Amino acid sequence: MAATIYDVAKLAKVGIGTVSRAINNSPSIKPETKKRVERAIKKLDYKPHVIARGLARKRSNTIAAIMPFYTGYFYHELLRGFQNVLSQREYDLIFYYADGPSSNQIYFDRTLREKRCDGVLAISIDVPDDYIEKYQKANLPLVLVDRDNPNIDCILVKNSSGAYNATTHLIGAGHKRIAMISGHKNSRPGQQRFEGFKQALKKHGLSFNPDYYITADQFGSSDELTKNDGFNAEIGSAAIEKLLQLPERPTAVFAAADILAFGAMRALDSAGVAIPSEMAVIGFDDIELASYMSITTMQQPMFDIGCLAINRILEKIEKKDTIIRMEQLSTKLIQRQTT
Amino acid sequence: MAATIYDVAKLAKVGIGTVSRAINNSPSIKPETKKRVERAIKKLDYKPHVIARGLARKRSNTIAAIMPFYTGYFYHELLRGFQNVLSQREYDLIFYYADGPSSNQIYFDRTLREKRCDGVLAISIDVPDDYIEKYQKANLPLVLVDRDNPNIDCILVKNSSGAYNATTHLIGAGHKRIAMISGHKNSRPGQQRFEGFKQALKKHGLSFNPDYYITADQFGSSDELTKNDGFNAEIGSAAIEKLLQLPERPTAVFAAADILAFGAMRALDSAGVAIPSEMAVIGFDDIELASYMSITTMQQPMFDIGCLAINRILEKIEKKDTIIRMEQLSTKLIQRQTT
DNA sequence: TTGGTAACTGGAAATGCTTCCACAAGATAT
DNA sequence: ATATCTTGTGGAAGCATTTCCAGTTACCAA
Repeated sequence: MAATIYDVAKLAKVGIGTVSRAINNSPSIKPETKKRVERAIKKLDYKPHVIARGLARKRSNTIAAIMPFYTGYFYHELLRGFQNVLSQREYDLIFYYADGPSSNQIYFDRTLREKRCDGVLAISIDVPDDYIEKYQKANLPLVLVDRDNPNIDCILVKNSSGAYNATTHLIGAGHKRIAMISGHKNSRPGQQRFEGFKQALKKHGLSFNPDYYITADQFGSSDELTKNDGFNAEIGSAAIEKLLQLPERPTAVFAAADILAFGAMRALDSAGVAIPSEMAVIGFDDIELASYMSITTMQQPMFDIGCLAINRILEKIEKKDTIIRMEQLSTKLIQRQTT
Repeated sequence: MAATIYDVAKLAKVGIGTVSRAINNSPSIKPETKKRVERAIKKLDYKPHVIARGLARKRSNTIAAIMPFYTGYFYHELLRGFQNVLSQREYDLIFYYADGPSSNQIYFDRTLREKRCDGVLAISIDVPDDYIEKYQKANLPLVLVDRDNPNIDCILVKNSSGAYNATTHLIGAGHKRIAMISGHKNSRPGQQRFEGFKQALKKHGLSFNPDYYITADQFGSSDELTKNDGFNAEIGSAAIEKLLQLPERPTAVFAAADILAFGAMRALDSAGVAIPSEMAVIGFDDIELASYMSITTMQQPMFDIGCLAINRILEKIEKKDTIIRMEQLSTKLIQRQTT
């Protein structure tokens, strides 16, 4: 059986309270007593039982992340960011795979009621307003990542200005007929990117042509076409096919995600349309695939977002910071071969 | 404050033991009493405090996964497998990002001593023998995924036979001069795939030419070249450059990972070598990129591996099964455009 | 000496469960 | 009517900590 605080106390000939003070470096302990306790700890190879500690402290030192697991690189970098901060703190990360609204709800309830975690990160998923309220009532810190909501802390990229810059980049290259491809219309990031797209057109005196705005909901509802909220390669391809049938083709496409851009490029290749000379393509995200395929794109600083998100939630947990804050990071244009 | 078992007991006018029996569906409780308790639970919106429960049961209902986070799809599917099983059981998944031998050790120690989890999954990392022993002594179930070790449970793909089949596929297409590209020599899966490769050559009366076996350690030691144990696109490209300089070029390449195959294809493209007519390429893993790039490959059934791994560790935790077992799954040839 | 204070220390109580033991009530056998 | 099971039930003890309160020392000033 593993040693407990009592064993340490007995060996060091002190009370259990003193052992506790030693391991939690409390200021009110004599340095030599602390030394003695530490020797006993080493001798017994004692390590505090985190669960018992959690019960006594009413804190679990655990953060829950509820997230889907779409594209690799995006989340890879995000997790690297999490771990980068977490590894120096005594916190663990519990991981819930968000598989759609109903499974999300299960996890919202679970985190709210089981008291297993001290804070929750909701990543790339929409949290319904009633749950936001529940989190607030339960006093359980919640931080949104890659989504925004005025009633709660969020950390995300400047979708609108990123899209604005992407579009401006195309306009700067001389394009006048620019299309946009996006996932489902109800995706918040998609909407925000669409806003930025329209603003850029307007700003440069180009009119918005509804035929040049293709979203996933304009197609079927097969699994292939609806997965990832319509942000997938199939939709990218389907969108291009539609655009190529237009009497007056666009000369450039802004894809609201790299994976859409990739699908678009595949369709352009099979149609024999040269990239970028006949059709320029710009993506969004900078996933691994984008660098492999040399896609020009707007990069999201996922690693930084990961660090910020964890730091923010730790602040809320440890400093009981109740201010609601939204942090927005800028995207960066990564110019490659498709524009 | 959230309701406790005492509140429920009071409302239902029963003892706390009875409430406990109700929530743990013990057989020794009268159905009508159980009903009454359940009504009280619903009324109070009571949910057991998992940490307190963990302390009392000496079980945390948590599984720790220690894993690197290389390629997206591979781990995506694995996690889907985990979650697929876990979602129907009341277990949580804690997640440790393995960032190299020293960080791995930290997490081995942590899981061993903190009693935070009931079992550990070590994924795609080597566990030193002394730690294997420690896990056994501590009676903490450990299952290896994507690695093998005779002293502990492992779940992995038949690397050797997969490589054998991949090579046989190339031989069947008429190739006589077949090269193999792999990551670092000390990678176990790499070694096993090399074995399968050699066996296939031998079986079909082809001799093994050492010039046709390129591994990551034959190149520099920059970050780019050594990342992921040498299983990366840069090594794939470098290997092809080396092979193309040979007086007698191979006509086909077996890459020990899709990402190597991808790098190889990039180098072949820039050298103007046609695929597959001048050089056939086959990969291993079937990551997302492989389907995007139409790479012929040996598919690893990652989803199944994920399910099996969780099931195995739950068996060890719940049934105290101490038998050591290795489960090996077959790979499947996915024929695409590169052979 | 004595009194007062500051610096430490011991250990009971509390955390919210599970489990076990004792016991009550009812059913069955004698 | 009595003895013996069976089935449920209440609640104390235990899980391994933290925290708080009541001491105990040691030291210094009066």
